[in-house]
Amino acid sequence: ASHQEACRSPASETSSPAQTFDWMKVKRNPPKTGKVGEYGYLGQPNAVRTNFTTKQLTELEKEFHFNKYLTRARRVEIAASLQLNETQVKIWFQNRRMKQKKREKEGLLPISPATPPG
Amino acid sequence: VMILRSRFLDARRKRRNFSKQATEILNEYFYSHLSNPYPSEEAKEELAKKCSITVSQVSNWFGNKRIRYKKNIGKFQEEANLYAAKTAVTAAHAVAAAVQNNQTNSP
DNA sequence: GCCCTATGATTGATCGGCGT
DNA sequence: AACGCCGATCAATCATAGGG
Repeated sequence: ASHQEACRSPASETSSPAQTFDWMKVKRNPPKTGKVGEYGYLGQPNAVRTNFTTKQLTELEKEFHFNKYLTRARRVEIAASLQLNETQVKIWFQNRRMKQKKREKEGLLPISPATPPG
Repeated sequence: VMILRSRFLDARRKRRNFSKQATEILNEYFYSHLSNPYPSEEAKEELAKKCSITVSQVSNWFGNKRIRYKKNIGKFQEEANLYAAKTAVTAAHAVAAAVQNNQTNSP
């Protein structure tokens, strides 16, 4: 992700900002993580964000503390014990790692060089 | 709903609106790059510095802005015109300065 | 105070790219 | 060719701030 500079229009028609660019049309495919064991149908009524229960999150968090990365075998176990599919467990760990990284990164500079409103 | 709110206790949600000045800077960038409002990591760092917020906050701001903008373009039309005009004025000032530097140099 | 909209943050899941 | 990971992003939602 760097520079693109697609158009070179100095005097572009800025009079109509209502233009629809590609990024405005981007649509994500619906999650394929729909509950499969409902009506034999695959993701239509449930095709949306899964809400993890506190219990599931607690277990995942516990496991994460133990291992930042999962082995195939461990993933299968966790998924089964938490009633989630392997993909969801995999993705959760992926997101969790990113979250961890983000926190470490920010929890390293917040040392406000100056306390403006405080 | 009743699924408990673990996030409930997250004080992190104690958000503070950004300063008017910061929002001004972010919007100026957004509307002047409306064809591709995806600032690079470097640009984000620069914006973060100018706005006195973190890079993550800049990312959040653009993420929210893009989604909300495209979900209801009409609602932002006014704002878009406002910043487009502002950009035009800035450009005009630049031109004016150039002109002045080129002719008003000998009163 | 209450209601409704604006807005920053969180997060399950997707997209594209890369390495194995 | 297939799979996992990363980094960025999407999209829906949460909870609060702000205006009326």
